[in-house]
Order: sequence, then structure tokens, then C-alpha cells
Amino acid sequence: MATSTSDGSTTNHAGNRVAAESTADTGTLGKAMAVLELVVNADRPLRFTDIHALTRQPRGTLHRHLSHLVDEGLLFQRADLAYEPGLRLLSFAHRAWSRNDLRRIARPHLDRLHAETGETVHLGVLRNTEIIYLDKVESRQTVRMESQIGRVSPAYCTGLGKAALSVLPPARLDDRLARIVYYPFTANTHRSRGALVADLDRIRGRGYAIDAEEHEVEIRCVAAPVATGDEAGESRGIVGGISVTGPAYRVTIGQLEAWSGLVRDAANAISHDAAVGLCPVSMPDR
Amino acid sequence: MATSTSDGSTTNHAGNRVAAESTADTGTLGKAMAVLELVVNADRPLRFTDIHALTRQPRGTLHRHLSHLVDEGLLFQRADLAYEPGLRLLSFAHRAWSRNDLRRIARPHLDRLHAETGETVHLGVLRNTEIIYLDKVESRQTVRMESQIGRVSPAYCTGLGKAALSVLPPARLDDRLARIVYYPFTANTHRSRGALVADLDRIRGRGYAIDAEEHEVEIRCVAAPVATGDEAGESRGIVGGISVTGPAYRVTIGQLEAWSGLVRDAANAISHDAAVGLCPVSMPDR
DNA sequence: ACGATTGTTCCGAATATTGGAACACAAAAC
DNA sequence: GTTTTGTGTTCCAATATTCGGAACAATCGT
Repeated sequence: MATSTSDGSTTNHAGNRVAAESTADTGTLGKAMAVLELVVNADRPLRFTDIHALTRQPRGTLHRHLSHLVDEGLLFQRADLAYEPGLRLLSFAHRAWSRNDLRRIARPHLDRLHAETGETVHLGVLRNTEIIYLDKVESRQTVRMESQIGRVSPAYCTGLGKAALSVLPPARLDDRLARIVYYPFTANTHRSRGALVADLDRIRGRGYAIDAEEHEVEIRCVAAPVATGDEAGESRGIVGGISVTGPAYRVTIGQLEAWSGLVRDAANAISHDAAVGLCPVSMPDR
Repeated sequence: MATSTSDGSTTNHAGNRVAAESTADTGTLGKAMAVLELVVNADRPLRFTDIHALTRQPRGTLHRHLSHLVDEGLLFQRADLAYEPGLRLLSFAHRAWSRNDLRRIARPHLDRLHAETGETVHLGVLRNTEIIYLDKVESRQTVRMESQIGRVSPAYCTGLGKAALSVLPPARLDDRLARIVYYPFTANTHRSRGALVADLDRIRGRGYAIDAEEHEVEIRCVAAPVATGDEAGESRGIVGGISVTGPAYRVTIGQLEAWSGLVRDAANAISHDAAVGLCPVSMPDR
């Protein structure tokens, strides 16, 4: 009785989202979030019938879900009855981002890494099989900064993602690997679990990952893992990474390898600062 | 059922923020969102007992809610069992923000207004009794840009908020006014509904609003309303505004009034562009 | 070691959700 | 003008979920 709808994929670019939250039985909340995600992930406002076709839920049920989401401010219904993401999502995220300890702790290290390399520096964290970008330091502010914060990319074909995966304990890694769909973004994208695992083994040995135009052509990066919590995220804890990214015409693989030490050192420093900055009993009041 | 105001046998007599979304009966989703908002709005990670004390929900119920929120990625549970905002909120907001039509349409007008005045320019939209900041153009990038996006401020004591309130149709305005709590942020903050309504009448007559250090001392701004949808947001439609903000030592009230024409013109231009850019039947495919 | 606090699980009772069907309403087709 | 199709909304009995008190387990403080 899982809300399968395994079919009906209407041009959802990497439509692996349907069973993303999969096994977790989160009851009514999970069903509402599935509808929310569908609307938010769409690239245009969706009308009732569009959503109905995508979810194949009964009309009455779907209508109630949408009404509740609109009432809560998570969705907004336009004058033409189409649904689009609600503004309350922004206020939630503002607080989530501005309060984030890892971002605050990492910031000076990102700045230093950017000063040393002159290229764009990213901070990202792993969530399921995706990397969520938490912060960015850019050479020139040609592209607007915020346009990247909160963006998600597949883990298996990005430097950040591979670095983060490489420090997952085996049991957790297997879970994630089982859910990956190997979509060939470029000629260099890993196309199988075997190729990815071999790459992860290399990354684990060297302590850094290289993305050689595996997600976007003409874009290369070198990344190193960051982990909070106890040993490499054995129990609860955040796993992520930092990276230095640049255009292929300016940044060779050799250049990336020359930077790998700096990236690894910065990543280790962030992990260390996070370990002493987040974990200890820091409950002032009470 | 009608509002369950006094029904709550849990005796929330303190009733600080429990009824934030108030009357809307959104069932299970609403209860989950209330818990989520509580944790996200806190200024530090909250433990189970903290949340239990604030909500006075039965422990079993609360525990299930929190578990579901964590499973959905809306909350994150740290190693010390404390809850903090989840990363999925960021990815939701990224899509909500980057897809937003009003922001895209307004951007060139904000840039122009900034070039004309040299001061910080904001775009915000009204949600209930609060203004949510959608975009910002800053003089110097001393403060990080994203730190403002998604931030919320009370409508009754900000230029943006008052401008937006001034164009609400009477029925909707009354609803909002009834929910405002007049907290005295500064010596100039409106302290009663009467004072606010009088100000709104002036604003409606002039077409622009002035915030004379009513929310933060040493900060003044001039704002004008933006409205999408049909006549001034009569039915469904977004109501918001744009503003020019500056420090009191540099920006006098007279200076703000001198800028009022520019701000009003820019706001009207945005409303116009939005009317032709969002409303018409713009469904290419299908 | 002991008691007190905190966090988790369990299960009958209460309640929200489910989903099919009927109902308005509009737009297109006849 | 009338019918037909399509879209969005409301209704209600059957059902699955949530509710919440209480028992249980784990942790902390002394």
C-alpha cells in the first residue's frame, strides 16, 4: 500500500524522487510531504489535474491534502488555481540556515581556502543520496550567491558527494548505494555501482575526491570529506564535505591534485572545530 | 467544527504562540507543523523535555510527531538527542525562491532603484501579519546577502509591512488587524490598532509608507505597495512591497520623502509587469 | 547504589483520513 | 441554445491513523 505510482513519470528529469523517502512510514505527514515535494520540484505551477495525474490519488483525498498544505502556507494557490511553493518555506529555511552551526564553523576555513586557490569553494552535506549545498565562496559575484544555497545534486557524480559517501560506515553506505540511479549526465559519469565503489575506494585511500566533469561538462572539482559526531559518523552525525571548483579550461586535473592537500587540511580542520564546537555539553542556562 | 479555542483540555492558558496558524483546521498536518515551527523558531536546539514543556502535548503523541518530522528530514536529531531544523527545509526553499516569478520580475526594478538612491532596496511579501523578505540589493556587501532572504518581520512596524497592509481590501485587513500584537520595539512603534489604522489611511492617500525607526532604532525606510492578481488583491493574489532603507544618520525623513516618487513608480512598474507576466494564460505545453 | 529525570514503547479508545460518488461550475462541442 | 466534456469541490460511511495514559527502559545526578 505504499504510495507507489511507480509509473506515470512525466518528464521528471531524474524521477527517482517518488520512492525517495521510501521505507519510512511517516503516516499522514509523509503523504502530505510527498504531495508538497511533487509541487515544489515541478518546474512550473501545477494545476489540480496535473497533480492528480502524477499521484493517482483519489480526487477527494488529494484535494484535502492540497487544501491543508495551502492553509499551512507550504503551498500557494494562484488566481488561476495553479499551485506553487509557499512562502512559509522561505522563512523556515532562513532560520534553518542562519542557525546552522556547521556553516558558521566552516565559514573562515572556506574563506581561507578560497584565498589560497582563487576558485569557488563549496560546503555541502549529504542527505540520502544527494548533496545539499550549505554555503559558497565565489571568485566574482557574477552569479548571485543565494542561487546555490539549498540546491541539491546527486552524490554519486559530484566531488562533494563522493567525498561524503567515502566516509560513511559500510552499513550505511550500502543503504545509500542501493538507492542510487545512475543517470549519465556526461560522458564521464559513473554508470554502475561497481565503478562508483572503485572510485570510493580510491577516494578513501587518498582522502580526497575528484570530479572530472562527471556532473557538468567543463566543470571540475576536488573535494574532501567533513564529518561530525563520533567516528566518521558511525551513529548520529552529519557527513558532508568541502570542494574547490573551477572551469575545465582553467583548472586541470593536475591543478586539482596540487590543491588536494589544502582541501583535505581545511576539511579536517572543520571536522575538528565541529567536534569541539558542537558536541560538548553547551547548555548554558537551566 | 468551528474553532476549538477553549476546547483544548490541555489548558494552554499561557497560550503564547500555540495558535499561531490559528483557526485553520489542518488536521494532523497542522499539528506536525506547529511542532516544527516551535523547534525552528527556537534559538537553540531543543531537547524532548523542552518541547514537551512548551507544547504540553502527551509524551507519546509528541514523540511520534518528532519521529515523523525527523524521518521526513524536516528536523534533525543531533547526537545529544536535541532537535534542530532539518536540511530538507533548505532544499524546499531553494526551489521556492529560485522559481519565484515576482522576485524575477522585480529584480531589474530593484537594481534601478538602488542605482538611483544608493541605499539598500528590499522586496517583501505579506503573509498573515508578517513581511517575508524575498530579495535585497545592498550598497556594499558587508552583510552577507542571503542572511536576509526568508527573514520575517512584523508588518505593523515596518515600511514594507505597512505599505502592504494599506492595499488590502477592508475585509481582509480587518482579519489581519485583529491578530496583531503591538509589541513596542522602539519609542516610535505603533502601540495600538488606532494608531496603525490612522497611519494606514495616510499611507493609502499618499501611496507610500515611512518607517521612522519604528522597528529598529537608527533605521528608517520608505516603502510602496506591490500587488498582483486582480484589483489590489481582492481575491487570490500576492500583496507586498518594495522599500529603500538606510541608517538614520545618513537618511532623513525629508530624504525619504524625496525618494517616495521613485519608490512608488518602481512599485507600480513591478505590479504592472507582474500583471502581464504572471496572469495571462501562459501554459506553453499541453 | 539509589532515586529522579528523561526518553521510548505499547495498546484500547477516539478521531482524522480515505476514496468513491454526487454535486456545482465552466468551457468547449454540437 | 443545448448538450457534452472537463475541472474543481463537497459529502459521508468504512477504515486506518492518531491520541494519550501508563508501563517500560535508559540515563543522569548525587
